Amino acid sequence: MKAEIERQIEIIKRNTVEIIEEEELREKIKKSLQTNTPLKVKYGIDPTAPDIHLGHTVPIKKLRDFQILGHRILFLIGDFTARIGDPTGRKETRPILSVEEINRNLTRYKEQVGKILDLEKTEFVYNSHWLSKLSLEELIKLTSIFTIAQILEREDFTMRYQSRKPIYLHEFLYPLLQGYDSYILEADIEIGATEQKFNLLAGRTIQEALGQSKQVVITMPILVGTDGKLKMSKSYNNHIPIETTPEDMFGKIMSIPDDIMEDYFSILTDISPDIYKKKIKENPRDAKSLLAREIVKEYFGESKAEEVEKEFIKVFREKKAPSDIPEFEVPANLIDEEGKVLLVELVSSSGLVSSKSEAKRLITQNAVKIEGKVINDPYQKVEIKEGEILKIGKRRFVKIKKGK
RNA sequence: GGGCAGGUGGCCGAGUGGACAAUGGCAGCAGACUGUAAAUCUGCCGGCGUAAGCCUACGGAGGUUCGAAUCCUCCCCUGCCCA
Repeated sequence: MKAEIERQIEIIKRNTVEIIEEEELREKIKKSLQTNTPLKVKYGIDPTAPDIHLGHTVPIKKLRDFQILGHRILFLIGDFTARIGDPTGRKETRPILSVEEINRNLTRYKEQVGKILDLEKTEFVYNSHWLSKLSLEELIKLTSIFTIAQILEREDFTMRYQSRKPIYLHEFLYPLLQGYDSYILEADIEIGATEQKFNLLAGRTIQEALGQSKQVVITMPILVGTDGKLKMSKSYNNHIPIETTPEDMFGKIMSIPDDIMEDYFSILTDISPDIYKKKIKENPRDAKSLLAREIVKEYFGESKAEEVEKEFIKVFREKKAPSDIPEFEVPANLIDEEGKVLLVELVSSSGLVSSKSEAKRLITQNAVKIEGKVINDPYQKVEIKEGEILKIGKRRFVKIKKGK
């Protein structure tokens, strides 16, 4: 049994930042084996953002480890919080969601989580079930477990307090509610990103105060976004969603700065440090390509990953047109009697640019090519020929078709 | 309730009567280069207009002025201090 405990510990520890406390975890696993009762592993999400990106996959993949080890995954949906409007984070006014919106988001969310977890074995629980029934009396009891000074210890509170940014009173309640969730679920373990540490620890404090065994807290690293600086987040527009085309995923990974490659390898792949470090040293470009292929493989399969890589090389290294280009029907009213159309009109109607000004800008910046030939006069009339390729910038292509 | 400081483009942050579609930084886009959609350098970066120009935009609503992001009035929001 000792060996089994250590085997589990080893799997669990992989890629984590911190385990509080490892000894407690060992105890819990031991007890679980003795009583043949799986551990309850809690992970909470906020159903306001339905798009999972690679950053989110880090803790979710850890859940998968637990799932494979035979433990119970309790996927906690913070629907109560979403209905009230959780202000945590820099966007002060987070929209308050209706029940319908939350449900819609959840359906999308589950589809995506299903790419990583076995949904059959994943339990989804909603904190509105118990939080909406929480009485004021109980809530006040909860608040009495903490002092203001303790709450202000949380990093983002400290920072906002120091920089004189607003902190709303109800924000103080979120860590408490999250901890209360753990108490209700009798969670053995809670997983979250490192930035969640305070809230995760609040769960321990509350469980203990209410006479329950403390959950083990496991923190996971935060993935840097494609800008290489800030954490990956949709609101920073530096994210790589998992629900996208394999081409896009591959390309986005290729666009990360070289110096965060190691992070990506270690956090997102199973390749050993010896190997990726060597590869990066030898040839960063090929190392990045390997990274991209590995990650794409996980969501789209090996053959697709290889195909996409070949395509990428073709388009960006050899600068050839991709094999699959969407068609664009040139509206007939733009075409004159001679079968010609003004270039600005062509570009702006293609749907690849957001305005006519932008179209003009791109044209004068030598970014527009027809059949590989640069045309930089926005008002040049070009002949419409079926099947010709209009290229804008490096990665926007469209095949011209005559509309009627 | 009172006093003080603020609210500017996707974000940060200058500007305090005309030269302001608004300095600068970040993000974004393009070009060059390359080892890739890395790095670096250069350019662009509200919309409409082939131009003159027009429209929209500096928390909101009015006002003063030939002219307002800038001055005045009221309102809304935030921080700090006092109660």
